[in-house]
Amino acid sequence: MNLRDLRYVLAVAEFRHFGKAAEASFVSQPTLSGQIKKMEDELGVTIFERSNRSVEITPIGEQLLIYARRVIEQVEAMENLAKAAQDPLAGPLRLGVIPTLGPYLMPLILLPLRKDFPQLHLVLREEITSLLLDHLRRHELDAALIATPPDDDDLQEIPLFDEPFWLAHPAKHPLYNKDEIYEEDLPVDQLLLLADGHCLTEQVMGVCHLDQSAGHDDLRASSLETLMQLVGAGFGCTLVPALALRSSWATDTGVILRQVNIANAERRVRLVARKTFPRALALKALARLINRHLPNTVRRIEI
Amino acid sequence: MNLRDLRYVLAVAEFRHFGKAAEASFVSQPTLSGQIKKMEDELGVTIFERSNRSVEITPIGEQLLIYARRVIEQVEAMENLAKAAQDPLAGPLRLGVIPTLGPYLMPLILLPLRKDFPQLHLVLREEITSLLLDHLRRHELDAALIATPPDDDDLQEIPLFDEPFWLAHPAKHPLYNKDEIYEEDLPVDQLLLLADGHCLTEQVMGVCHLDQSAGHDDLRASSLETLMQLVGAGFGCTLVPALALRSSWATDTGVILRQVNIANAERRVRLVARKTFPRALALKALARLINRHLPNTVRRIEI
DNA sequence: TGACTGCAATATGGAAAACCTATCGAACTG
DNA sequence: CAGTTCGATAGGTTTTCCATATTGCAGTCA
Repeated sequence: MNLRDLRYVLAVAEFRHFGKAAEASFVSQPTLSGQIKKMEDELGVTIFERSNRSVEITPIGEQLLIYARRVIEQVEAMENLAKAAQDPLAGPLRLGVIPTLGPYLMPLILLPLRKDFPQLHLVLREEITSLLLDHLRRHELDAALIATPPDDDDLQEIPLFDEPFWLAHPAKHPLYNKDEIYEEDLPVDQLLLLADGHCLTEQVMGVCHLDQSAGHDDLRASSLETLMQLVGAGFGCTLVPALALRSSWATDTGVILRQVNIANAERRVRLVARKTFPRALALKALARLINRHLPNTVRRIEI
Repeated sequence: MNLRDLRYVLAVAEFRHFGKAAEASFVSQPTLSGQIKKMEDELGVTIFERSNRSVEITPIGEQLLIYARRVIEQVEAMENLAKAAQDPLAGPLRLGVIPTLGPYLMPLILLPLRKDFPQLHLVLREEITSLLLDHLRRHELDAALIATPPDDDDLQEIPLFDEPFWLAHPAKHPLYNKDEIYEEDLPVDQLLLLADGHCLTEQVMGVCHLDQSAGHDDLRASSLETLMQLVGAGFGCTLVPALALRSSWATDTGVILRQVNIANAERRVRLVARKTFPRALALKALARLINRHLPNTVRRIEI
């Protein structure tokens, strides 16, 4: 059996006339006659009782028509659904973000996204890089915003921007008197860090030439917010990604935020997804939109 | 789109493996791959996200699969329905019968019919010949038992038997003393008839060489039963089809029933149907069954 | 590191199907 | 009785579908 045949049968049932049904189906009458006959032979029943001047539907034909109509109905619904989903921008996009980026980047783009691509619905998830990559590989996420190279042949990346690290130190700190901060000025022994697993932790340690194994596990914050509270309370210094900077930190907690004169004191943020992910256009649109709404504290990478 | 393609999609969804899905669908892997790809192109969406070592269903694919499953389900139900209806003996057969035959023939065959063809369900309708033929032509009946040639190129007939007419006269009647009844003995002027429209009326008039127009509309019965009551009450005589004979008439109403020695004092009963009626086997089965269960008062026509 | 394996995609040629035009045969129409 | 209508049939062409062979990629094992 064949969907085409079902449509032919419905046409004949509608017109009760092979010629008109053929015309409405955009085929010749012999073609339609042949297909109807073929289908009747396959099913082993007569659907239409036809003579030279009349076409009548048999009782069993009437019953079969009910099914045929349902089938065609379902198929059309299916095609409509596909058509509605053709736009890669339409539908939910499951996006993961690292915790040191999400709370600061997403507020910048959610409103513009709703304005420019109202049909693209982000489903957000905040987790550390390794978990995000796992979810990507398991098709539990469609894309992720991370700050390290994905390092997986199955994944692709769209570089978005380079985000400099700023130095955060307590108001009463010797560095307060320095105009410019260079690499050797970094107070490595007073460095406060996030918990392990956050890419920021490794990156800050890298900038400070600290070894992974070299302790520094006495005081670990679980979020940037906590970390800043610690700095404000005078427990030490840290490096903060530019997007996380907020003037309220200075006023509320007395933290001083400073640009630094250190090459590579930055991280590259990228959008990653499986190479096989079919909605490449959605990724591109998202990447461009993020790029357009970045503040000048970061350096955009043109797409 | 194509039902075959839908089955391919379902197979891939089940196995998450093109090779295995192809094997289960009894086609080669390239064939299946090609059809899936063709369908994805047609629908404009990706159903499977596939790499060298994994096949995953996209969210939109998952939605489409729901429809695909429903469609295949419906099609299979349709095929099952057709298969169940393949037997021409199965299902209702709408049968019309003339009133001078139905009440006497049907009791003879209904039980044997249920025994031999339990799946063949007769839907009976009793009407005069002209109405039965109209219903046949309008596909409101499938077949009819009548006693005149259908005289319609669209109809076919299966002759069943010749049914002699018997003479019915009141007990106290001059003919009582005659051993044999010949044509010239018929009491034409005392003849009682059924209403117009009954084929029996014309046939009896024919046997008696009475003109259609020649009156005889003073006393008309609406059924054979009434007619016999009239005969029993001494209003006149009539000719009765052999199957209608019942011993109770003699005992209850005092009617005398006599064979007659008249050529053509009989009617041919046949099963008629549209030439295009597809369940020819059902007709043949019914005809043979009727034939097998006739009493010896009629002359069977071997089929 | 190099042969081997597993998997989907691609290339190419052959078979089946669907389709077309032309025509037939039957029956109705003027 | 010619003309028309309608479904069925005949014969040939095109499209679609399918199979075998091959490619390309990524693991796996020796």
